[in-house]
Amino acid sequence: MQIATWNVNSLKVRLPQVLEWLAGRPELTVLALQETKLEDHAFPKAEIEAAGFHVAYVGQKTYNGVALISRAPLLDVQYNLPNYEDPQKRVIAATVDGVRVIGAYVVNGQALDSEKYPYKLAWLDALIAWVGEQLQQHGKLALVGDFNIAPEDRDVHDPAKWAGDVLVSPPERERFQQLLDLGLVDSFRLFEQAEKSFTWWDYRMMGFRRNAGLRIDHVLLSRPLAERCTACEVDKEPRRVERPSDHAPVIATLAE
DNA sequence: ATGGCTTCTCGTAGAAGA
Repeated sequence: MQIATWNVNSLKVRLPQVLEWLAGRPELTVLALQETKLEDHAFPKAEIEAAGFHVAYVGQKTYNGVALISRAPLLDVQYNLPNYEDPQKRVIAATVDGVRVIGAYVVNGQALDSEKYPYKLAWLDALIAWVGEQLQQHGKLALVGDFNIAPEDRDVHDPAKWAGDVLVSPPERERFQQLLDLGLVDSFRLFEQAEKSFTWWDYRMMGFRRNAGLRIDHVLLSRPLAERCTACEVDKEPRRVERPSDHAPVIATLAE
């Protein structure tokens, strides 16, 4: 089984890239998307199903929007956080091959002095509480998505430059740690990885070419799944193509 | 250097992303 996450920064623009990427990865079971930026009536359900996938989605215009694309049926689909009233569409969950897969697009926060920052922290608190409940019901659980948190300085191309900024602030990192404390494992760090491994690179200033990036997209696994995890990789190829998303996909492989 | 790119909108400039 393989579980992946990819912030596509507009599915309208990136759908051909997503379908091509999936076609090249026949072993992939389920892909969580973030920033689809599409209302449900405009979601390309027919195209994705015609390509042979199951799909679930919840979105809005311009911002946010999440989806799950799967080769196995999506059961017990949950839309949005049940414990946080929020017009923004940031969470979708389903059970896939017996695994509870939660796809999340965590609030960016914009800046520490922005009103979006306390929203980010409160939203994360609700996520932590809900995922804790989900873990009691589902031993096999994967929390994946764009967390908008670089957990450690090694996940940041230039920690000094980012110090005191959103995505690396201690309150955000504490909440990431609280997710781990629920019993989740950052699958990427189960394995030896190249130094300066990132999942997002700024469109500006040739960020990708300079590898000026952050590792903010994650696949967190409950312990029973972490024990089965044999690999976790960032696929940088989709970041090299014409008109790419600014994020690359992250893929975790689980042995049967 | 408070920018730099890319996306979106009851659009053609401004907001937001990270």
